[in-house]
Amino acid sequence: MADEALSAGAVARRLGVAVTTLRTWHQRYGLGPSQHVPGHHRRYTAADLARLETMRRLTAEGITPAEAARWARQAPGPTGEVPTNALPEVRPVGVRDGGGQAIPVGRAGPAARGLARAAMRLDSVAIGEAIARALAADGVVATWDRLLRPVLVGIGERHAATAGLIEVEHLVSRCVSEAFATVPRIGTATGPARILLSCADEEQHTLPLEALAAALAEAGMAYRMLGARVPAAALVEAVNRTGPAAVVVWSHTRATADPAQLTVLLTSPRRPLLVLAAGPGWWADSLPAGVVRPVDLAEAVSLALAVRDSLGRPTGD
Amino acid sequence: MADEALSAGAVARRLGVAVTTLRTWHQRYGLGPSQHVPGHHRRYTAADLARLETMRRLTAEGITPAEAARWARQAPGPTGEVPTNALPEVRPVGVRDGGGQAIPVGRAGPAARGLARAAMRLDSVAIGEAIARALAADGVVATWDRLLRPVLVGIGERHAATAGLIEVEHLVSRCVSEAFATVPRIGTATGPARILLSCADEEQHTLPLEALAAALAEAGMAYRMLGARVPAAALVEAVNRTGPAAVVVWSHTRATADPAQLTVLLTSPRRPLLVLAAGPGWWADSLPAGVVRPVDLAEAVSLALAVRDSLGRPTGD
DNA sequence: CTATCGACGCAGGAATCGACGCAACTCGTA
DNA sequence: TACGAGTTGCGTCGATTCCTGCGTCGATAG
Repeated sequence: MADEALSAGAVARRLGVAVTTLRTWHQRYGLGPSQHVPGHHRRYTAADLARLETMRRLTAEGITPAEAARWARQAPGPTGEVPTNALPEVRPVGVRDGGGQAIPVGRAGPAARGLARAAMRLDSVAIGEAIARALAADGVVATWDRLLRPVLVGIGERHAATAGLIEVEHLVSRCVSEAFATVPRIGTATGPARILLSCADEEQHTLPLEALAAALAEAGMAYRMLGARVPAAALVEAVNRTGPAAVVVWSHTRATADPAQLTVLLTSPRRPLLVLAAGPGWWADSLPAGVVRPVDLAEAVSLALAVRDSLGRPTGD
Repeated sequence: MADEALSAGAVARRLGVAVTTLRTWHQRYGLGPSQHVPGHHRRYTAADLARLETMRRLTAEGITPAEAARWARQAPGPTGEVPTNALPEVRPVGVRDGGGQAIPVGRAGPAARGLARAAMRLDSVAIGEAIARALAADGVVATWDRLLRPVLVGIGERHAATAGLIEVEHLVSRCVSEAFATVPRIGTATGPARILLSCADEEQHTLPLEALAAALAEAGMAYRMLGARVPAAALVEAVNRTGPAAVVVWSHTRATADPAQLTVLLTSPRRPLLVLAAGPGWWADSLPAGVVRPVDLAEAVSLALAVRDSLGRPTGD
């Protein structure tokens, strides 16, 4: 009665993989229904489903499918945590990896590969968990540089090449946003927000700015984040209203990188100490004097922290 | 009106199916008269008829009979007629409250006014705290309806009138996003994500969808959120890849509410059980048949939960 | 006598099966 | 740096299995 045997299609839908993949997993790794007569339909029991769930989770963590299958074949359930003793990157020499419908992440490591796999499956839970794990372990900057950016770039390349994968891109972006939003905030004890984060006019990409925001939060620094598509007038208005010490303006493509919106900041009545032109959109030599262009997230963070330390209360308060 | 018990033939004629089919539905899916002594004639009450009506409608829309029966066994109404008890558009006329540089929030209460004030100050900390407080105290739905929506609408009106306040709008949006993202998630114990949330093509407003997502998370329901600007092709692709039971498509303005993107969902090979056209963009009478249009957040949430309960394995069958 | 009952069977179609192949990514090697 | 070998997810194809609506039959309720 309770043991409603699930069909292959139902299981595939539940896991987020194709039906054919289930068949492949069965015949390649022996990961199928406990008993199955060849030629007949596969009927997955709850135990079988649990095994597959383990498989899904392990691959999402970047474990080679072959290896994950070996684990899943004996692991009891999805809740049975992986024996962490074996989790460290024990990559047996000579094990080829990769292939299939995948996002290229190059040598970005198993974590990136797992994230890419979860993304292809549109598995937001696994995506969120992977990012949260990385954030907790390595911090915002490292997670961004070594996990998130490679995967996002990979999706972008593939998207540009095949004109598909838009859903994947959106889903991952959202999960990244959510993960950044939950980066533990230090209390307000760190003083007022003296740094303003904003996208350039018409600029829609906020993720890098959110990474910066999360990194600042992680470092215990308060900030104001305006978000996407901020017109120059609105930015100036915000600066005049809040008088920040530093302003970061992100531009992703040259189309949104009008230097005028930086110039007007420098001439505003409450001129910020530091103006950062962040992002690949800015054209180095057309920037007005007095604007700093950080090359990566780490530099932006350290510049921001330097500004805080240079004018706030240094240590005690 | 009278609870005349209909005979099998009468019901069959009314539904347009054969009498034997009614018998089959009874013994195969348990979809028959509420009480029936074996050997005696079947007597269908009005409620039984309604159940069968649902069954007929769903199967006529291409849904697997087994799944349709599961849904019909608990859904009372033939059409998705949810008790649309109230939609009180109480518009307080001429309540002048706080002039000058303020956001009109109407009668939304002191909490909304406080939030509006913090927003005008670009004080993200205070904004975040206010939202978090409301979420913890009243839950997602109430916070959205009585706090966030009034304030956002107020900002929008003012923005439309004065062409300013863009920074305020962005900042508040971001804070709301962050707050929703930190709504406590129940673990994955609640099963796979069977509901897909997506914006319509070219639609940029995600906040209402995020509210829905947070409400679902609060209710312990898993979901997949695709985010803004999802082209119809990408949405169909995602549906085919993950086979959700329900899809919510949000459209804020009529410009993004092309009914074709709903139609294509209904004709997709892996047609979802329920398609929700959410948001004020959709034009009621141009929606394809089989699409349900929730009037507010609460209705969308309850519909989503109904779908989950209709196909999860609750207890016994 | 008529409509319905339970049981059984059948035909059409949807879902799945097994086999095969393809494309795409990684990694070792030249 | 380029290339070939290994891995892997998934699409496709013809055959098979399973689901589902309904007709039929002898018996029975109304």
